[in-house]
Formats: sequence, structure tokens, C-alpha cells
Amino acid sequence: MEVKCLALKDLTSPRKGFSVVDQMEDGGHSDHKENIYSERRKSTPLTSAESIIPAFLMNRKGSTPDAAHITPIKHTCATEPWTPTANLKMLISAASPDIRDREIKKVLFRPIENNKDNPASPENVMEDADAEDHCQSEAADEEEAEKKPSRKQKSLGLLCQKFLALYPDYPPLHIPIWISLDEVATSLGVERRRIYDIVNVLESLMIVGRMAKNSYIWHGRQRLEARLQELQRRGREEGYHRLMELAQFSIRPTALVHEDDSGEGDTGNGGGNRKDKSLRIMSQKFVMLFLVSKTQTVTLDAAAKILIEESQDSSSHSKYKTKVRRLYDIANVLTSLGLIKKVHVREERGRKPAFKWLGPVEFSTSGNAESTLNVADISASDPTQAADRQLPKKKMPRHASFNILPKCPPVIQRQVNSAPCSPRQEMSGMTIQPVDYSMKTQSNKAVFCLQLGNSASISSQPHQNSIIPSNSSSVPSSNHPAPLTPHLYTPAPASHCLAYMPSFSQPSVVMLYRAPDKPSESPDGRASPSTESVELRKRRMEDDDQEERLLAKKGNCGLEESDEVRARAQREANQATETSLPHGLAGVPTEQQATSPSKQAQPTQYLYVPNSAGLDNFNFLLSASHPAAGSALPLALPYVLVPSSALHHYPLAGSDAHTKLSLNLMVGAGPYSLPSYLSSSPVPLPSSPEKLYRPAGGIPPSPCALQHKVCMSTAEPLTPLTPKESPASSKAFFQTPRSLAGAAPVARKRGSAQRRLDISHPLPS
DNA sequence: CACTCCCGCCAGAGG
DNA sequence: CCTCTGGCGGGAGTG
Repeated sequence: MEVKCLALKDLTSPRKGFSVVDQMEDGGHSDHKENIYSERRKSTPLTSAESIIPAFLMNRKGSTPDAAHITPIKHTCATEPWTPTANLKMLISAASPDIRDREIKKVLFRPIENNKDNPASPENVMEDADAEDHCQSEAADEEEAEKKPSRKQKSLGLLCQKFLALYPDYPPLHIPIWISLDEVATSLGVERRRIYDIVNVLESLMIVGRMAKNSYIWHGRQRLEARLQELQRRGREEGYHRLMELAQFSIRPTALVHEDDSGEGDTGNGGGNRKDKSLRIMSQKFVMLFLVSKTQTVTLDAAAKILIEESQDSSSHSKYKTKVRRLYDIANVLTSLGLIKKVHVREERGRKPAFKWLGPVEFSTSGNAESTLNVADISASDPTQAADRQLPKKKMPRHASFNILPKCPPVIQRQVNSAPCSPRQEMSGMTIQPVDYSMKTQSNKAVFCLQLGNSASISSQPHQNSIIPSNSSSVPSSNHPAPLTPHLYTPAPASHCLAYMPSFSQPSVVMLYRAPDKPSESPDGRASPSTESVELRKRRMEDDDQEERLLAKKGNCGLEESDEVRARAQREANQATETSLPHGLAGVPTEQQATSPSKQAQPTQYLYVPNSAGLDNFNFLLSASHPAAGSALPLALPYVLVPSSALHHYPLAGSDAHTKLSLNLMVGAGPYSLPSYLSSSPVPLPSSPEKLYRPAGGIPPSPCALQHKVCMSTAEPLTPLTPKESPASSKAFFQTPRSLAGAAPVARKRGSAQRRLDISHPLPS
């Protein structure tokens, strides 16, 4: 098992970009300062949890003292071969040889590769072969690039992207995700110091919360909007908007405000002088500036000045420089969060670096749609005022009505989000920046359960992107995954299977569900990507970044572009990877069968969604007895994996009310673990994970099989983030109705850990 | 040269 | 005292 774990870990390591071999031999290397890895220590309070957590979840933890890799970038080349990316590149290049594409690819994918969870899994290996030549040809360029770890590749922003990619944007509220800074640092191959920078900023936005020394808890974007709203309010109260105005005229703001600490309501530990200057506080203030700014654009210069005044630092030039440095750090993180975008503002003399807010500025709790509405129309209305109006709504509970699933979610959503830059995207964690990890990020972040049944509306769900990322993105101009969702996602009753695929090398998803009495339509026919829009996006992309555009209401351009590109990439990647998928799941069926508690009536079926696959590319794992499977592959195997296309005639999910497929899935990757309290609760987690993993038949699971372990459980579904799981979550307007609305309430009582959680993250103040 | 921002020293905080 | 945090600013990489 040990070995397996190791392998698994290696495979799933965030540094997946590296070959396993690499990692191994590298074992201890580490001269590189930046790559210092700390001895693995489990400082996290997860101990108890560990005992019950499936190995795959824990793999990050003790498995290997893997040496942290240094800048991943160096290995980029090496990784390419087996990464889906490689295929993607190949495909893309084949399709459109032009350089521009190439450039785009470079930007988009390199990062991904770094994050990549693509280990040398069989599937990947397979691709590997395919991509091999490609790689070779490209090797030249790559090599050069690789030689130099380029500073950019080590940037905080990139690092942050990787960090974010490790966790779900919208983690289930009842399943706290613990973060050990050590682990993260090790996983990402950087020294801890860098992680502090990221975490501090994230903490200021309540994306993470500090729980203890070296230990944080991941909230994802669950509380982000609430937090932003809070910051906006505070910013206004403190007169930041005035400061901004003054700053805009280069007038040295006189410290109008002074609050500071307050600022921090932040979590826990407290302040102190040192803390007052902390990145966390600076970050909050910085964000406040955006939120109260009419143009939502803040120049570095203005921010630095304002912040300096505030902190009453002497305004020496050096102070200013230091401040600016820090602001860059913060900006990099915010950028990777997709909250801001770098721009340049023209001024009398030359241009000044500035950042434009891309996140939501108007907050409303009434409806997710509205709340998420982005700044698209800032120009039309004064955001500030709008915000004011919204404030009162803040606490409005939303779910009752949301629980009713819209019949046609996609449509609805579309209407709501007609605005291009809808926050939805923003929230999804997609980045607008040139460097986009979203592919990985999005899909990788998913940790939730879905249920297949009938009408479900995933589209409005915050985490939707996690699930259907590829799909949604592959849908051309529309920003919605809608088309397909209806088919697959439906609120399901209590029963469901839980597929836990946290350590997937790729942000793939495996859905398990019990087949209904009758098969329904295949999910295939959904959205077909419209190439045309892709082109448009590409074009747009070219001119993106123009500073001028800054002020223009580009609303969505940035996001959409990213989306598009991503979509395209994913689509292609899908194709590339599809063939290799079977390997990945090969061993699963057996295990499942043996252990699946719920398979009694109907054979359990599996839906494997490659990270990059669009729904059309779903591959299904069917019991051999299934008509589709049988016809397609008359095998002796209990289950076979077939491409969705093969199931064309055997619809799995239908829109008809009868269809009752219930599906749950959990995807995730990253060095997180579950809190110990789970161990004592009747949660979905398999009580004896090991059994689940172990192939009942004695058929030794292949490495890949292990990697794709799936454990099923009939336990209750993860609870949807009902708005009120915790008091603090009341403001989770980012969330939309969960498709799980109908799911049985979780009977679990929260453990102390959970309680602590809730308590520890009350809005600061 | 200006802009960015990586890097890691080192001191304060916490245990 | 040791470890964790994280302020800080030198100086390297970029454009």
C-alpha cells in the first residue's frame, strides 16, 4: 500500500507536470532556495480525520517526502509529453498553425502544465506517445524557454493560480477543507514564505481562514461576495471613496480615515502593529479602494499613497516603493482570483499602472443572478450608489425559492447573465488574465455532489463550472453550460452514489449513479461548440489588454476570451484524451461492484468525465450487461467504458420526469483533507475506504486504477450549501440554488471543528 | 531606465 | 528556545 500511495501521490501531485521519475530521483534535491521543501510534517490538525479519510484523500500527506520541486517551470518540457496539454497543442497547431495561436497556447497552457495533475498516468502516457513527436518538434522552443525558468513562471500570481487550483471554489460547507501551509508549499514546490503572501491575501477575502498555526481552512468563494460587500461598506464608511478622489488628482490625501485594525476583523489572531501593516490588511484596503471607486480602477500610485497615509508611515520614497512592491504582491493574487486586471491609465504624463476591478461591485442577496451581475454596466450607474442600495439586502435568505429548480435553468441564467463579464465567471475562479489556468482550475475545483434526475439547474450554481467546466466553456459564445446541464443534472432524491475522486490526476470527474429503470437519452447531443465564436474570441483576445479598453466597458471580453480559449483547448484536449480514458478507469468497475452498497437494484454506472471533456465527450462506464456496453463491447468484463458516442442509442439520462438518475460526484485535488469531526459523523465518506479501494476480485488494480479509485456510498449526499449552514454563510449570494435542493437534509450534527469554523469566520468587525 | 516583483534576511509573535 | 509569520527592501528580470 505504501508504494501505491506513493505512486498515487506522485501521480496526483500538483507538480504532476513532472515525470514521476523526475520526482523520485529528485527526491531530495533542493538546493534551490526557492524550492526548499520542508520536511513533511503533519502539523495539521487532521490527525483524526486522517484515519477515516480515504487514502486518496490523504495521499498528499504522508506519502512522500517528495522533494519539492523547484520551479516547476523548468520541467515544463518534460511534462508536456504526457499531458493533455501536449495533445492539445498538437491539435491546435495542426488546426491553426499560426503563431498567434501558439503564443496563446503558451500562455494558457504552460501554467496549466505546471499545475497539472497529470501524472504519468496510463492515460497520459498514452497521450504521451501520441504527443511524443509533437513534443520533439516543439522541444526546441520549449527547451529554450525551459532553460530559463523565467521569472514570470515563478510569479506569485502563477503560484496563486496553482494554489487556487488545488481547492474547489465552492466547497461544501459541511466539509471543511484544511490547508496545511507546509503541505501546500511542498506541493507547489515553493518556500513557505511565498505561501504566506498568498494566504494573507486570500484571508483578507475570506477565501481561507486561519485556524491555527500553519493551518488554514479553505472557504473558497463561498464567502467572497459577502466579504466584498462588507469591505465595500466599510470602505465607504471610512471614506475611502473620498481618498480615491483625492488621489486621482494627485492630491495627497490627508489621512481621512484611520481605521485600521478594524479592518480587520479578520479572523482571529490579532493584530498588533506589525499586523496593521500586514499584507492582509493592505489587501483589504486595496480591495476597498476598488469597491468604492467609481471607475473601479485604482492606480498603483494612488493606492500606495493612500495606504501610506493610512498607515502613517513616513512618506519617504522608500516607503512608497515598499508599498508598491507589496501592492504588486497583492495585485498578483487578486489577479489570479480574477478580481482585478492590470491596466494602464493614461495621465497627463505618460501612463500609470493601474488595476481594474473585475469582480462584483453590486451586491444583492435577492438573487444570485443579480448579485453576481458584474460591473458590466458600471458606467451606466454609479456603483457606489448601487452598492448602497444593495446593502440592506445583504442578509436576505435565498434558498427557499431557489430550491425550486427551474425547469430550464440554462435559459434563465442566460437572461440574467447576459452581461458578458458576469461575475459568475469571475466567481468561478476563471481568470481573466492572460495566463489562464482555469481549465485546470475550474474543473479541478469541483467538490460537490450532483445528482442526476430530471430538471436540474446547474447553470445557476456557483460551482457549476466545476462540474461542467469544459462544457460550459465549450459552449461558444454563451456563457452557459446550460444546454447540457438539464440533461444530466437533476436533483435527485436521497439515494445516490458518491464518487470521490480527489486525487485525480486531472480534474476529471467520475460520476456514479444508479441506473433508473430505463435508460434515457444520451447526453451526447448537447452543446456543440460553435467554432465561430471561438474565432471571434480569439480575435478579441489579441487586442485585449489595450489600456484604453480599460475604461471602456469591456465587461466580458476578458472573461469570455479566457473562456473561449479555454473551451477550445478543452475541447481539443478532450479529443486527445478521450482515447486513453479507458485506462484510467479500467480497474474501477470491479472495485465498485464489489463494494458498492447501492448497486443492488440496478447496476451502478459510471460516468467518467475527463477534465477537459465536454459533456459530449463523456465516457461511460457501464456494466457489461448494459445494452450499450454489451453491444459495443462484448466483453467478459463487468464494466466497460465506452465513449458517449457509443451510447447514442442508449440514452442514460433523460429529461423526462421518469428518469431518475441520481448522481453525485466529488472531484477535487489538492492537499486538503477533511476535518476530524467527520470521522464521527455519519457522513458520506465510506467508513472503510480500504475496502472500497481494494478490488474485490483480487484483480490487482493497476496504478491507474488506483488513481481513479472511486468509492461509493449511499450515505446522504453532501449537503448542498444551503445558505444557512452557517450563520456566516448567510451572505453567500454567490451561490445559487443547488440542484440538490431536494436532497435529504443532512442529519449530521456538526462537530466542534465545524463549529469552530463557523465561529471563527464571522465577518470581521 | 522604469517597471515588476522575486527572494530571502531577519525580527516579532507564538508556543 | 524554536518555529511560525511576515515586513521589508535589495536587486534581478523585463520591456
